[in-house]
Amino acid sequence: MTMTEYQQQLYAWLAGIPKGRVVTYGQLAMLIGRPRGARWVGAQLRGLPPGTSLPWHRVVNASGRSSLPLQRDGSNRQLRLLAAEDIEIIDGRISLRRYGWRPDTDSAGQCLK
DNA sequence: AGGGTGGCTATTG
DNA sequence: CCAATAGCCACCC
Repeated sequence: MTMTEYQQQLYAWLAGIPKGRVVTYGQLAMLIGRPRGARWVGAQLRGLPPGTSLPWHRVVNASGRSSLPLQRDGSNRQLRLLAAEDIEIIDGRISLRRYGWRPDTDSAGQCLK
């Protein structure tokens, strides 16, 4: 398994995250078969080209928060994109219980509340 | 080849 | 709840 192949796997899973749901870095790492590669996943996302169609913003940290730096005006680009998908953000935090994507039981993107 | 560095995390206090 | 800590591992000098 080469690095580029892992990257392809990552992109594939990433592309499959339904609108309105989120996953964690660690979760993606698991899905592509690298249980301790959460940080690496983050590095990959950081490296995506600006105009990418991949939903990088649907990846948050294990606490349900954005790991991105704030912009000059104090807002967070990622959270804005998520809010635009009707994801509720309370105190900068997202409920993984409500919005977390579980590929096995939730492939259609349904909310199990 | 070696050391510092993250879009991380689980654990502990 | 938050903060510090200690693992982690590919990348990049």
